Amino acid sequence: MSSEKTDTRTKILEATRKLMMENIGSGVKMIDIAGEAGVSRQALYLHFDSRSELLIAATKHLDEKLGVSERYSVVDDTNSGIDRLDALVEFWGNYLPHIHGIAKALYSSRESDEAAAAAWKDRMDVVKRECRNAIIGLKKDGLLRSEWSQKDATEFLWAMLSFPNWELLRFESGWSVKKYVSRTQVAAKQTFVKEGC
Amino acid sequence: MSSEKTDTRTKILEATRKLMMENIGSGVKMIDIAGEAGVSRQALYLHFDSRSELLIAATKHLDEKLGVSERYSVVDDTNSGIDRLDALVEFWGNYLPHIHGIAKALYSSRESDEAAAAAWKDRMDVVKRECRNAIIGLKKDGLLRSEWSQKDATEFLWAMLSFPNWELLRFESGWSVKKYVSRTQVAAKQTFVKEGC
DNA sequence: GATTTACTTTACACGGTGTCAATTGACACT
DNA sequence: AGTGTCAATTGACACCGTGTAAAGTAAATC
Repeated sequence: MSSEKTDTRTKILEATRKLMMENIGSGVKMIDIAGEAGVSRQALYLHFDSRSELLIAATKHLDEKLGVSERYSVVDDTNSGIDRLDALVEFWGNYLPHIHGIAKALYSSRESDEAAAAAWKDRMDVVKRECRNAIIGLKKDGLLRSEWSQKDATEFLWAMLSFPNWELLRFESGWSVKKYVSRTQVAAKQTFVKEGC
Repeated sequence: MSSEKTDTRTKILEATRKLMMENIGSGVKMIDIAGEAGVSRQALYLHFDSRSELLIAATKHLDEKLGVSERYSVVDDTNSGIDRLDALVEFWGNYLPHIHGIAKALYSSRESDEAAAAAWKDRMDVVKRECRNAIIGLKKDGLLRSEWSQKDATEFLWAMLSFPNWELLRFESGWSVKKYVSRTQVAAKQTFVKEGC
């Protein structure tokens, strides 16, 4: 049982990640991935049933590589609702660039592929849960604005943090990651947090 | 010069609109459109160079049919910045359902097609301009929060009103149009408008 | 030495877009 | 009637990318 984690499957996943990040998800073909991995196109189908299966596997692989759960602890280690909200936005804003390409590919495939749609939904549900936790934190502190129900606030925050929204600000409007984080933090607080007089 | 506006081109555009709205943009093929228009698939290419050309033309055609510019006057007829912001959100929230299918198709094609991307950008620039006007209105009234520059506020508002954002709230979270409008109005005002003590 | 495992090579089916050439039918002009 | 032309039809085909299938090869394992 050697530490041979450079097996073909891993090489394919790495190639997928690399190409997806370089080309920001769009137009990456199976044959390109095979080429990058130094393997035949058919070998891809020995390891993954379909393009979207590969995409999904690559997403998981990337998460593991990045150590998402550890990174996420900064959000869970907060004390107040406001801190949690800030930490969530900061985590998310800094995390998205690392998964941009592969996320975009998954997001696009979603339309035409049920498996991709399900995988995307899974990921987004995780984010939504964290939005809910942040809003619950605010509510516990008595700081959630009276205009917002917990549910509505969760869903609206979730939309604010959505992938297309981030992409729009980041690339159409040319915002830096730092700017995205700080502006979104400000907006989220202004929207959801009660204002002291 | 009879009022024969039921020429083939128009029939094709109408068929496109109908199918796109029914199937919410995805999976509508050229052959389906041809069938719906009662015309051969090849006839489509006599009138439009490509699928995305057809999409773009259908978008314009739909705008004319809906009389967008007239409908929009309600926004321009406002006096205060806040009213303008509210009116913009309301207009947009009620307008999007009418163009949902065709907008989605255009939005999706955007990834792989330059012409579609340009057409989409055109439309979005119009929205952005209106966001800018609303923010300028606020600023003139001295009500734009000091945390926001005019540019940043414009871009963030634009993102709040983006198509994917609307789609997310409307269909993933199941919000009604009315709810989308009222919640977005609230959020936009809380985010951008100075709060009286 | 035989079998198994992982991968390669070649070939092909399928679906959807876009192209091309030959044909038809209706209308207009003289 | 004859000619031209315009709009649309028919049928065939090329191109691309995904996914399938079958036969072959080379190294590892028993």
